[in-house]
Amino acid sequence: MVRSTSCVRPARLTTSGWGGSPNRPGARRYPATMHDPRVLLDPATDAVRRLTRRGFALDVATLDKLLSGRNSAIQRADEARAEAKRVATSVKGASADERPARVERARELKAVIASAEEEHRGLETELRDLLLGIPNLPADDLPDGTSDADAEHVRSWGEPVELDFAPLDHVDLGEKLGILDLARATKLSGPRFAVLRGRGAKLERALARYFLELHTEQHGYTEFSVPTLVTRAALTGTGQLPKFEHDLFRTGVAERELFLIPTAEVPLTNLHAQETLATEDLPLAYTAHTPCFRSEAGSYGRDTRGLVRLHEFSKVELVRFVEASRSRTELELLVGHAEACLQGLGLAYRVVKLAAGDIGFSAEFTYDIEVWLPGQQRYREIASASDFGTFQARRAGIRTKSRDGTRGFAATLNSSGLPIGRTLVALLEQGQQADGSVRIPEALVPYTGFDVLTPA
RNA sequence: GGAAGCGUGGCAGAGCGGCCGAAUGCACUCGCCUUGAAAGCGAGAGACCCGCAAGGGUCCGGGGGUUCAAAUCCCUCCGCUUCCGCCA
Repeated sequence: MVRSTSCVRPARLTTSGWGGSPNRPGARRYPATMHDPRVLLDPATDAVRRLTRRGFALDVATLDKLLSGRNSAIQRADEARAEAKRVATSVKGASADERPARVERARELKAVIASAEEEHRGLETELRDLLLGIPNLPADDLPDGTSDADAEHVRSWGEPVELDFAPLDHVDLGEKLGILDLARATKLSGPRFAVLRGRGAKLERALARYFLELHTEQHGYTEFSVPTLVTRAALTGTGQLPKFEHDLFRTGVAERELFLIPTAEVPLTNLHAQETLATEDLPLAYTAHTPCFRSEAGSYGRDTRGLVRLHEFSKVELVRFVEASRSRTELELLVGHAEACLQGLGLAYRVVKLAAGDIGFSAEFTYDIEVWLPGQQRYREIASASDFGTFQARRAGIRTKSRDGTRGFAATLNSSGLPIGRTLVALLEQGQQADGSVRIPEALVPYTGFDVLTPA
């Protein structure tokens, strides 16, 4: 039962993925589009400079060589095939004398086609591999820099809570309240996992419900329940693969390979992979609450305490499919939807524009939302809202067609809306009272059924 | 996991190895007709790749094979349906 709740009819899906051998030239297939190499090579794009801002050195010479080599191979194959076609149709009407010569010519052409196709296949694969590893071009209006310290302040909301007592961090709070059990989580699964207990577990459920209701009722999102195990093709579409396999948990049963999703962005965005969306149906706004799994390789020693950086956490995600020309306008909407979550809970936060060298592989522009944590006396990232332009749509084959027949690629955007664990951290720390209890925001009470957490 | 069947354009559904990118119906677009609509009549309309263009090429689930020539024959994989088994 796959009847979609979306207004778009699913396109026919091919059964092969990225993983297989390269397809025959011209055959319907997962596209080798990712970046458009012609756009990258166009001096007007200024790709080299823009990619340098994020520390990526674009090899223009190789790209150019592969592209022109591939194109001329395609042309040679096409020409030979065109002649072969003519010769083949002429065989039937040919006289007994002419016939052997024609058949012979057809045989020759067959070999020409085969060699041109083989060359095409090889170059196509090389080109694809090169293109798949090139990140998106950062927008010019992002600040320079490569770390979160280089981010540019955009706006703040709410007052950082000034407590007239020594604030505890969420771990001490959670344990004193009897809602958080990290030691037992370690017993079950090792480091970077968490167990929530009693009102803590209920709080997690309440937050997820609160966010989902907010987005579906107030912001126009359609809720989905999606798989949390996905294919290599799906992850290639959104850009986690092939470069960042070490960040993912991989599973395998017999020959079948599946990955645990690092975010619901992956299944939600790939819902429309290999489909053509009618522009009049855009924007599409999707949300889902899923667990997320991250290996956190390379973050040894960072945020080892508490709920901030776990191998498994739960998150509500927002994804939008929009017309390419509107992506930045839509990003403003999207970041507002994420902010509404925090505003509704009365949690102080600020919005920053990430530096060009600090945004994700697939992004061209990213806002981070940072929430105030009294326990750490600083703002910490709670959500990222990114505009991917057509980067993901090209990789995943998400096309658009307007009423007048114009075709193109969609733009995709996504934001957390929000991660449950980090929200809980902020809730505990900003809501703590001198007596060790924690106030629950009014908006959440209908979902929790209680308005305060008290030490056990 | 075992057995049988099926996979053709937005949908339904034809298709003798060459005249098949593919009949027909529905849906769609544009005209005509109409106060408006329906009906009727006429015309049009797939996707992708190479090319400035003219044009050329590819696509009948994927891949491979036979042949001068494959939607059509063969192999294989995938998916779907039904029956049985196993389970939530």
